[in-house]
Amino acid sequence: MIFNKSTEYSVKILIYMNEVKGYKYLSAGDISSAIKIPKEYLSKILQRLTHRGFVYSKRGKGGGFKLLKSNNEIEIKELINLFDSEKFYTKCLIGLSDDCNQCKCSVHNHWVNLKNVLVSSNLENIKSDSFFILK
Amino acid sequence: MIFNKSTEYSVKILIYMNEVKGYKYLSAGDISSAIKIPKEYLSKILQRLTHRGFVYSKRGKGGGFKLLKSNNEIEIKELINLFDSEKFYTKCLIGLSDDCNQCKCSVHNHWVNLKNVLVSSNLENIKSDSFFILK
DNA sequence: TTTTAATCAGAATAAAAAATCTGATATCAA
DNA sequence: TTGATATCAGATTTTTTATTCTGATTAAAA
Repeated sequence: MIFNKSTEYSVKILIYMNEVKGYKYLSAGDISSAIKIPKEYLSKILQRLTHRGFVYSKRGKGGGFKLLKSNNEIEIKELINLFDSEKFYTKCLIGLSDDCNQCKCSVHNHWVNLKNVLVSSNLENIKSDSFFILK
Repeated sequence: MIFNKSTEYSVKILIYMNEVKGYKYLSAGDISSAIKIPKEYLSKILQRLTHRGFVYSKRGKGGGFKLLKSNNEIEIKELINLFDSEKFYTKCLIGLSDDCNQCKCSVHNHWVNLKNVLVSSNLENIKSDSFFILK
């Protein structure tokens, strides 16, 4: 809705990985079939999460991915920066302007509030009922 | 941001048409050059706005489009229904779920509030400072 | 009656986003 | 050392969204 697919998927992936306890490594295939995201696409996202330091990857048989940070150490803002556009922070919700700060319409304040919440949230704040979410 | 281009453009078009006083008919070209939307695309949108009864169209030389309703008679909801997807009303903001109503995350309440404001707004509520917006 | 300027409808194209494929490399275990 | 199973990197393809084109019709004015 408000993010592109990559950002959206990254949230799901990280919440899922945080949820599954006691694993050594989860392969892209494991995660893919659990949360229904195309395996190849998911692999790409995991690669970037690896480079960014959120997960560790191990190649070869028995390999896969391992979370390096817990939900409360991963901010939504970081995922937006990684996968989405910088415009996210300035663009008007409705799309009337490229610089929303000067908008004064009735939805503006609501949008600013929501954005502030979102930007200062970590995954722990977001997940709430993740078993439902990930179905 | 939250709407597709067609919905976004339709808001701009209607606000602009409401703003320009004392015209008989505005052609697609007039509007296009005023608010910087590709003429052909804009024409398509005007056609649908015509079918929907928001504007009247007149063919031939000297023709163009004429607003039939004022800003406060046009609800954002109607434009969403006309140009955007039904999913708008149920989809989770972050995209975690197709049915946001069961989400309980920290942004949920903010999102529901914003959506309520948006859905019950008309163009008069939105426009505020439209000369800025339309630049 | 011919020229000009407009909408209309649908087709075609282009651009952007999402998804998939391919070949290489790494690792473990038989 | 070979086979199976992973990631990795980049290229390619598909799908969706946005834009443009084309030919037809309409209407006013020269």
